[in-house]
Amino acid sequence: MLYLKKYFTEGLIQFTILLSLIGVRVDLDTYLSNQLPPLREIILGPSSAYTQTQFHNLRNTLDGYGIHPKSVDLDQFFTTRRLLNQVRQLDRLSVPSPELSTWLVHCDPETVVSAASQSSPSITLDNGASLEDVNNSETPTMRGGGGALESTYNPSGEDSTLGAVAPEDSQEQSNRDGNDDLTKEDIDLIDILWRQDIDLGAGREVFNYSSRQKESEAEKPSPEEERAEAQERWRNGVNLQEAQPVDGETGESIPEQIPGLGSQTSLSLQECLRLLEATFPFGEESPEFPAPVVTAELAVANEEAPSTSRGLPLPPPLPQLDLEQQWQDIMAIMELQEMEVNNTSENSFLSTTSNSTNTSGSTSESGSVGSFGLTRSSTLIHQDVSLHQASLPSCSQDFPTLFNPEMDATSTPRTPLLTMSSSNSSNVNSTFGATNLTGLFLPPPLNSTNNITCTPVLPDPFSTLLEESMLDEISLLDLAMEEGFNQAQASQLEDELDSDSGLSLDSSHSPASPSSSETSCSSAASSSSTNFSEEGAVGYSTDSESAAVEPEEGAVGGYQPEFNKLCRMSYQDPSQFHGLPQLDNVNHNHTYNLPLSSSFDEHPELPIPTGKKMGREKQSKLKPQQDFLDKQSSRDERRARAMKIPFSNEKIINLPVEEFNELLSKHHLSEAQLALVRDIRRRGKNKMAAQNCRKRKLDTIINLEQGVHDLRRDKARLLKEKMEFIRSIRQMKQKVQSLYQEVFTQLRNEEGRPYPPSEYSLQYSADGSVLIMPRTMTDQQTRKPEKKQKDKKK
DNA sequence: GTTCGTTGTCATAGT
DNA sequence: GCACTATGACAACGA
Repeated sequence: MLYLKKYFTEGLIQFTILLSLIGVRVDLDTYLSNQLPPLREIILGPSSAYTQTQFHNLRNTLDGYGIHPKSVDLDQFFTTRRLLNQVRQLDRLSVPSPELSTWLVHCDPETVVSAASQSSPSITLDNGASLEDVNNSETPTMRGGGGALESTYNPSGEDSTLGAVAPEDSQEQSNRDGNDDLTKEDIDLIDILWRQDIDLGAGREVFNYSSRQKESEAEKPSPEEERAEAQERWRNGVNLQEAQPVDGETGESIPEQIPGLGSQTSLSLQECLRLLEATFPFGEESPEFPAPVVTAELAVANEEAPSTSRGLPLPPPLPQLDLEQQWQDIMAIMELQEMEVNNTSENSFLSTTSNSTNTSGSTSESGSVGSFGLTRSSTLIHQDVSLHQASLPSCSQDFPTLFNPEMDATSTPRTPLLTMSSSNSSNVNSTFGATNLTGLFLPPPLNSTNNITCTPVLPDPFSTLLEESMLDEISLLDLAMEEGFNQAQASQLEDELDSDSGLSLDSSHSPASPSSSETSCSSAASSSSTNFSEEGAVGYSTDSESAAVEPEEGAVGGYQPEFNKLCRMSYQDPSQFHGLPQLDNVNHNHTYNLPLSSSFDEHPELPIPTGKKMGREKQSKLKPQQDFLDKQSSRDERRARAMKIPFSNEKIINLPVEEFNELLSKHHLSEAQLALVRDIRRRGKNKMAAQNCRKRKLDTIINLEQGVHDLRRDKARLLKEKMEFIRSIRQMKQKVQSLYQEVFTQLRNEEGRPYPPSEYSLQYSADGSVLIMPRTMTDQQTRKPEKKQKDKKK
């Protein structure tokens, strides 16, 4: 299989290069990425979408957040995941530019553009013309080139299954652009390639893009009918033998449609490369071609994928997957923190992508995908995006320029991301595999300015804590630098900062509980479904049987356990609780909330069927059910059931007093039953009260923590302002001193000589005038106040 | 078996 | 005085 893959890969590439060189227009890259995912997979390896481990990893990292499947946070969650995929796509830098240029080497018989003029757009693209230029260009060649760039650079259309929707619009557009010019030979050639794909064992089930293909077919007019028929044949897998002669050994179809190409296909790839390099001098240090990247990636291709590419600039799959894996790990770590920032980052992100994409106004993914080949070499738009996202946890330490917005704005057009990809891709395994990438993104603790620039994008609570700590550290450092603050004072201040609060912020989050959400949600649920919430109670229907009360009576048990769970999950404010692992175990849902079989609770007055009416089998079946009911019921429920109380506990607890008394008067109950009913009501109300009390207690604690946190931030801010003032005062003193020296040196006595500084000095009078006085007089003047002060002290 | 968090319950004070 | 709420304390329960 490996041999077949190698054979097919090289053959396909040679075939395409030769077709391009002889003038047959085959935008194979579009097929490679859009029409034929299997081809791309055969060449580049299985995509992450079809890789089980990737899938599980994705599920683990993303779903590990614990979002309930019914939670309304899913919208935000999927938005996050889509944005994450956008960011992840930015790391796929390993597609080399020579490959792009290779697909562009063809003569367009329709546009009648010279080879130079054809290559120039690609060069311009590769060189990184502004995105606006590219976007505004509407020439077919340019659009086709853009499609080639998109599809070639992005070997992972699998992201569409990972949540990031592939830029189908732009791709289809590019496909149409590329396919409209296809001749019958080209179509047959593609058909051959498809059959080869099938023959090579790529199962049709892994393709599964027929729907997209059908869509594209539906959009395409009749000229594509023939190719559609070929595709249909390919899908149905029939008439393969009839359509093409098959190699007896390998089962591959023999492309007889292109006579004379059989000998050319034996042309070595090195020769093709040489030919391409003669056309486009990659190796030269030209501003138009990113030579270091090309060489690096070629080296990578030679080192790590010799069997498949042999110097052809195919991206090495394994490092890429590693890099992607690392990205996913990082993103998993960032996941919680990112949920909050999404609202802001998404806007900026989408705005940037919408500005930077030409054909993907609706799909932001295509922006990050499609224009990446442009971004990598020129603009920083997507780099900003990646920086914005990637710098969420912190700034990079090992790559200070990589995720540094300041450096980002002032760095050279060669993006650091690309530099990382090119220069480190050769040893990407050793670099990213052995080390924890998360450490790369953790900031150095005292990396003052850069960290400050990064902190605004950090989400709470991490950002605030980090900001605060950095403020403290900065303040202490500045303190130590300032005059009047020695190291001891700085340490003293540090102690103050550390000990000013009896509460530890880190530990103070632990008692946080969504009980408020619990109560509020249950309140909402009850108020929407019950008449009793108007009573003033929170409507927290207490017991499990609340899930099944008489519907005609208002369904006191609007507090359904499932809804309760949903409420809990959805109400959790990520900005407040996310990123706090201490809260993971807060959402306990104990058994009193579990659902109960509604048959009895809806009609508790119905007597439990006795053994006389039921067979032994039914009894044996019912017994575990009753045991289960008993286990799930509260004690009061069991008591009420035992005492045959003819109404539900919810009514007992939540009915207003008047209605409750009326209910009691309707039913003639014994004293024991009345006592039990009143106890149930008392306990139920007390239970709600206890829950409310605990909720308030937690809210109070949280508010206090927040207050402490705010106070500490204010203190740090004030301290920082103080040191800034001290610094400015010192600077003013220095200025005054320098001015003093300047003025003093320019003063001359009657003889035209300068005053000796040891004997004279300048004195400032109260009216603003400056006098030069002998130091003896000034000393006497200064001694007099001292004496006066001493006298006052005495 | 112990620890810890959650929940229910009781007693009591306050409204 | 009654109904209700608030809260501390305790026990049961489950992870």
